[in-house]
Amino acid sequence: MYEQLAKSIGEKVTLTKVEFELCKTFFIPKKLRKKQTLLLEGDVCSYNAFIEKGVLRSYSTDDKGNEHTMQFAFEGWWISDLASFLSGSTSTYTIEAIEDAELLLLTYTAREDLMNQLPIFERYQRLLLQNAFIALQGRVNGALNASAEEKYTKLMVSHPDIITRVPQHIIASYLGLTPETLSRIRKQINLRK
Amino acid sequence: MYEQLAKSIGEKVTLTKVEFELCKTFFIPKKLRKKQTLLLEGDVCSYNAFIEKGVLRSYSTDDKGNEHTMQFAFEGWWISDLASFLSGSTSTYTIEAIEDAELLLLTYTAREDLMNQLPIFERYQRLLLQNAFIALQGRVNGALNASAEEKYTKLMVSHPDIITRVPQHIIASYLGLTPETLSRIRKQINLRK
DNA sequence: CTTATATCTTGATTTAGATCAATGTTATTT
DNA sequence: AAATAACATTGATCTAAATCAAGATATAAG
Repeated sequence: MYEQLAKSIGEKVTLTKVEFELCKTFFIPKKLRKKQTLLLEGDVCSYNAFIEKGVLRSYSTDDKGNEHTMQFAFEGWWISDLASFLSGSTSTYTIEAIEDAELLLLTYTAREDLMNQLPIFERYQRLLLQNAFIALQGRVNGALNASAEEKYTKLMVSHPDIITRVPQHIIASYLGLTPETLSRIRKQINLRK
Repeated sequence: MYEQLAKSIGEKVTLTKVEFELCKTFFIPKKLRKKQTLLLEGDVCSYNAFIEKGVLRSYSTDDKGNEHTMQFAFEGWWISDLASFLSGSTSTYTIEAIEDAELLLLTYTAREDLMNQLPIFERYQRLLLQNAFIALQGRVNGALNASAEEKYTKLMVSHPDIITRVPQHIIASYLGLTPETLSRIRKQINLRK
């Protein structure tokens, strides 16, 4: 149950076996079926969720009822609405399982305690954030400056797993495209090769 | 010279006077004239820069020669190309002063040493990153899902300082708009009120 | 003060992608 | 195995913003 977590932490910092055992005690395991939610728009985000198995996404819904996917999370990734989680404010996102999933949840206080008892965990969190920040900068750049086709081909290269495991209309909502446009782009790409 | 830094750190964590004096020794002061650069596209980003005074921006240039502003930094903010700074890879960004500026620079090793000698500084960095990450998520959302006018009015509300201190065509490049479009939007808004 | 350079505005035209509207295709559920 | 719901494709039309092209202001420099 904690294999992915051990792997993720091990890629960033070094923990002794004892430290990792301590670490595990702060998490709450949870299973989610496809389409079930971890967070509903309007609620406060109470957890930082680590994905041991499955795929989740966070999305908001605009006034026209269109969904906008902010983030995907696969095995070994974290998902949360940090703004709501950190400030206790109401979330504008829903977090939902795209596939059946196994999660490890950290509450706000568990996270604080863990960082205080195990400073190396704070370093792990900082390193995660650094990478997430860099990745998000790339996304801003693509969102502002790339054509629909460029956005899709970039995603194919950087995250082929998203293409294979996520329904097309949800990928469209992640790229800021309509499902129709994404369908046409895929057709174009296939015709050319 | 270190007023803004003291303020920024003080807003996130608590440092003793002695600790802050230690902290100061890790930084290299530097002044920049308007239009001068801290980093040139193609070089490695050697510094994390803290702004004591002035305004900077980071931008990339595409194949058509169009500039795309990734970030602005005012007094009390940090600017860098984290991807290049952390990995030592070549940067795709130029960092340039929009106004005459006074900076405090941290090299990679100075930053590492400072975090190791003063763990509270690592916490400060993590808290900064959390906020930057949340702000960047908001920007992704706007970039993908807002109209040109919405992007501009949101920016007016959240960062009025950008509107007053940054030339319009650079704001356009930050919002992913052409200068012409931004000019017309401003005209529209003025006509309506 | 005057030339040069940077910045902003306005108009005409084009275009990428959205919207509207069906139809086709896969998955789930009963 | 039907029935239902979820997902994907295709076509026709529309529209927000880009592009192209000139001028108009403003700022800086000699």
